[in-house]
Amino acid sequence: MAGSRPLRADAVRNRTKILAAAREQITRHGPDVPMDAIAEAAGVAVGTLYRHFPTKTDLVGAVIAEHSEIITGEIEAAAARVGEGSRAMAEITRLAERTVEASARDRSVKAAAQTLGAAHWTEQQEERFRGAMERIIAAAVSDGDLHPDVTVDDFLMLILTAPTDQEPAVRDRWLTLFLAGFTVQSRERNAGD
Amino acid sequence: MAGSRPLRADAVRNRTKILAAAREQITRHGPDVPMDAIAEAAGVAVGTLYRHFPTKTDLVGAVIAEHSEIITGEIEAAAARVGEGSRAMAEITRLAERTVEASARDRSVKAAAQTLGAAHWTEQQEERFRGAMERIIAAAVSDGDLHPDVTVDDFLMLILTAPTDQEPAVRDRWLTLFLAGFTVQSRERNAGD
Amino acid sequence: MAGSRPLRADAVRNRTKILAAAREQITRHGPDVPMDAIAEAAGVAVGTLYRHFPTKTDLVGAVIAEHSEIITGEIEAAAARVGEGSRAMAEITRLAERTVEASARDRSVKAAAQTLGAAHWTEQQEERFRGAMERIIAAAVSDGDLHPDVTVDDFLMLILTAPTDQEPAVRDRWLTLFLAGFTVQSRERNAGD
Amino acid sequence: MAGSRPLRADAVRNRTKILAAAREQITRHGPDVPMDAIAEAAGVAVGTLYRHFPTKTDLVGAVIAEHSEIITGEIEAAAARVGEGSRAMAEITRLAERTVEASARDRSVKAAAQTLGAAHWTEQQEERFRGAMERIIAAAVSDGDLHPDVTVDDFLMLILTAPTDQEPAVRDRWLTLFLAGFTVQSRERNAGD
DNA sequence: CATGAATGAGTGTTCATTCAT
DNA sequence: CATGAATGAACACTCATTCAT
Repeated sequence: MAGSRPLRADAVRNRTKILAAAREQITRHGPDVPMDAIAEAAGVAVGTLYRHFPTKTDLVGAVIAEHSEIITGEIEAAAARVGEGSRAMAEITRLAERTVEASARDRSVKAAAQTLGAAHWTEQQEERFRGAMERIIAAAVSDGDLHPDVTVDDFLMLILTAPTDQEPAVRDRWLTLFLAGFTVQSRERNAGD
Repeated sequence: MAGSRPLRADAVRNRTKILAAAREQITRHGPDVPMDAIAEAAGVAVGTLYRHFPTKTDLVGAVIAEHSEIITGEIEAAAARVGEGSRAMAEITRLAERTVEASARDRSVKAAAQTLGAAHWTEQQEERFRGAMERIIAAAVSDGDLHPDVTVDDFLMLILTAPTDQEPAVRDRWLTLFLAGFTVQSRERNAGD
Repeated sequence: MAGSRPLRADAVRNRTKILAAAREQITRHGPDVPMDAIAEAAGVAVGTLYRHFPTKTDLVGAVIAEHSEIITGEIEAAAARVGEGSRAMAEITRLAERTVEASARDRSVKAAAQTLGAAHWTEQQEERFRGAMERIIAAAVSDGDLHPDVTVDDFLMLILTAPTDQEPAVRDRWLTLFLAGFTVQSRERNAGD
Repeated sequence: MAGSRPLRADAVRNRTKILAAAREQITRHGPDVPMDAIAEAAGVAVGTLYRHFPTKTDLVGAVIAEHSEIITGEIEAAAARVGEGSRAMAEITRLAERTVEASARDRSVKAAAQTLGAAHWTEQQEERFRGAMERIIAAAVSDGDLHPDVTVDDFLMLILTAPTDQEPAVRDRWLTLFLAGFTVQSRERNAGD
């Protein structure tokens, strides 16, 4: 049940090293790190980078994919816990915290992705992400903990706009403000005019 | 006692043309527009760019400064209106909308600033911004429309994290969610655990 | 007294596949096709290419050799037919047509050979080529169909300079003009001065 | 009545140096000389090459254009001489000799042009070339020195297929054979079968 | 003071060749 | 003996910045 090709042991090792180096270099030096720098950090020649990832965009995309995979996994796990009786709203809050945390760690990678036009999610991942998230949201709404208008896209927005380049305290404050909207939505918007 | 140097009329004209061209080119083609492209769009030679702005970073910084100046001006105007009796919360809402709108228009410029490490605000501007905003916030709190914990930094966060690269509808939804936190803050945060 | 080494059946098969793939790839994509592309087209790994042909130049040389072998074979056949009574001049004309035709088909391979400095003929081939051609020429001259000054090198020149990258009609016109010189040579050359 | 832009004195000097260096380097080292090598030979930085010629193809094209210009000029001069009474066929012969000679000198440049897909003639040049050549041909035909079927394209073919990479003696022999076709065309083609 | 030609280090990417598996 | 991963020197081209005109 393995992938399409077995892939040699050393090739796998290199792929891992490259991804790690890419993540680290992009994080440390921003979206414009030369491929040469990533190669050197990975301890391989540039050609090897290009054998594994035909394009810089592809490499950055792969790093992003790893990141997205972790987030997707966590959401699925949360959905499972909700299915077993955990309170949905608590899971949402925790999810938001962890997700923002993870995004903060990889903020430069996201910047690189934006610069290069690499996709953040594969279609498959988005599907899994949406499925799990919908179940959690439905549960929280039926618990009366979540405003019924809240959608998966709102959560996606949360992930994408979190101030990942700020201090933890700032991020936390941001989360507090944003999550408030998930419970009560300002009925007074535009009201004062 | 005017500016440090008289600055000839045509020099002023050039400066203005350059700033306008820079804003337009960066907006149209992203943060990586060559200086040559900006020069051509401005109808001057590159050398002239470098006479006015010693560095690309300086030029982008100046463009950002213009943008920030407009925002700062609007906030000061809103503060003045509040002083004259306008309801503070309504001003905050309108301010948020206009600010996000303006940021959306200049999002590429912000990206350029980030890429180049140019500052978003001068100290002076931040001071004026904070002063005016504090007055508005205080009024809204005393009106009972705003949660007493809300600070100027919260508003700054709003400006900086708005999803400026999304469709207007998305930005609007985002604003609704975020502004909710300004009124009621989730007391239940972490409660479900 | 067979070849220097028995050469296993599958090795022969590989060699053939490689040569075919090389010819096709070079023809299709020009002289600069990567070795990898040839390897893939041949259904083998690059390493196998290098086992059979230590250098790209060697591979291209081998393809050219095949081509030259066909031409050499045709000339020998024509010489044989002349020996059996066929009119020599008719054979020369037909030979010219077929040779130019064949060269047109493999023009990219010739270009590749030039680019890489690969030889067009082996010494052995040239010897066979010259021998047969001399017999045909001698016959045509003694028939009174061919100008007595015509040499094997003239025919070689015909092969090498034919406009192989042009349309068939152009090639045909070219052949007509060039073959005229084989019969009558401009006595007036320089005469008008 | 100068060109569209005056172009600074030093820029003109550089353009000339670059063209000369390009011609020499391509001749010496073949069509694949790196731009860096040409730059170094010209005593300028690569950037300067690209300021004058946006593309390697453009540079090679410019070298070719110079070459074509010389040939075009010679043909026009010959046409003028014919108009003044010089015998047309003699001019054709001399033209063929000089043209092939010139092509031989710049053979590598032609190869480079082919490799890069650069055009050999500008439309304007081709028009001038064709006009002048037609006049010469018409005169030679009416003199009874040239076969009436000969066209400008035949002469173009002569230029393009001359064995420019061969020794002078070979080129001369080639020319003799080819020009024969201009006078008498083999009526016997295919006759012997 | 403006011009725009020149600079040259740097970028992503390719590809002939080698060699561990 | 085949495989295909790894190598690394090249290459065409870009662009912020400098400086002669």
